[in-house]
Amino acid sequence: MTTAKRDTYTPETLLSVAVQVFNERGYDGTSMEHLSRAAGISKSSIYHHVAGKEELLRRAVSRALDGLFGILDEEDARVGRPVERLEYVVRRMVEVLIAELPYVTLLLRVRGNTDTERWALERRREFDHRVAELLKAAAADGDVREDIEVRLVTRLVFGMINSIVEWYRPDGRGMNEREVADAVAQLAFGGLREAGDGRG
Amino acid sequence: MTTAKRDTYTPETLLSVAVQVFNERGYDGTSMEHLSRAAGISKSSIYHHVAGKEELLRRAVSRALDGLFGILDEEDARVGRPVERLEYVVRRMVEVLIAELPYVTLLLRVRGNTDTERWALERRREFDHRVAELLKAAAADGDVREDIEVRLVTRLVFGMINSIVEWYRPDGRGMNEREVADAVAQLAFGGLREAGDGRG
DNA sequence: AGAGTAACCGAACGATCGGTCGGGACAAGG
DNA sequence: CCTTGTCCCGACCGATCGTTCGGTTACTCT
Repeated sequence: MTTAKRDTYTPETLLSVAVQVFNERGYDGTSMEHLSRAAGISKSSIYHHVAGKEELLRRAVSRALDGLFGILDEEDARVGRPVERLEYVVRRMVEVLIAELPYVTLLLRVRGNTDTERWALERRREFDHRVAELLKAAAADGDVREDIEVRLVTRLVFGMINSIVEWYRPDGRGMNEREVADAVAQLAFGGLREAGDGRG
Repeated sequence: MTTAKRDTYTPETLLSVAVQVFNERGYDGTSMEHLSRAAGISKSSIYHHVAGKEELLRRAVSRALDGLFGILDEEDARVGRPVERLEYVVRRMVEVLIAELPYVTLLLRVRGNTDTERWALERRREFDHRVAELLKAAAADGDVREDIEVRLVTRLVFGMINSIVEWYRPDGRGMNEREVADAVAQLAFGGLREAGDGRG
């Protein structure tokens, strides 16, 4: 087995440390000195594994974007009634978001100060647009309410899903991915008010 | 009238410029040089009006927090059935969020690197807690669904509301505060699926 | 006109930024 | 043994960070 070499960093293991610090302090608020302390190696040693700070960001957001766009390639997201494809995508978004939590967290916080950040924002908009089209198709079928604008609904549902990165923490006794996905889908499609009760 | 003096900066007018730049580049990503260029005065002149960068942040998040906590003091948020008080608070949150958009935007992006940021995070948690108690009371009355955990629902609804800062832009022909508030309330309480149609 | 002061400026401060460089420690292969 | 290449280090680079300071401009008041 060739993988059992030295106990040292790879670009991937270093990335996992860096992303964690990025999420705690913010990308701009994180210095290479902070990263070196968190990783336990010197600042200059980091440059042995990656080209620089921005490459770490690029690797992180790429991983997040690959996970999200991968959803759209899955069969249940491509065939069937739009409303059911939509619900599948929503559930899978929650699952991917939790599975790749730190990477997606970082993706959702980029502001657009560098080329890498602007590229990430562009890809995000592209993904949002793909899901919005799905919602529009479901509305055309009459399967989702049309009294609220499609773009607005898309943004609000995305807001609900994306907010997961602000509070979900995978600490054993908490809820798992599936449970969160169920709750999000139920709330998004079914609403908050007690079913059959009406407006008190 | 003593207010018509010179055409110059006050701490308030300087703040409005600073908050805009903070939101574009992120607080950590904004230098005093950036602020001076945006304000059209020299870097050192800024210190004539405010003590420093962090005071600008503190003034901004204070304004946002005052707006939000003010909602809880309004009569419709204090008396009546919890579910109706909750819906009122949700609508008012949207309105305040839009009325004080740049300030609330900045508040929602604070990470906790400085004392000011940690104080802002603490106040935010306090506000969230107050609204969560309202939701809990509504659930006790049987007015909102109880199959989803109260804490989880609170967070998801907050996520939906707070996401407004990510896309709402007050450009004349867009929707106004009331319309957005209606959409949020309808989606949060009524759900996405077509009413009376069920899950076909 | 002259005094007082609010508003502003350029230059510079020490500290820290992201990144570079030459070299040392260490394991693998001969 | 010695070479080779990976991994890491301290020292240092120019640039930029938030902030300070001495001094100038421009307006108000008497």
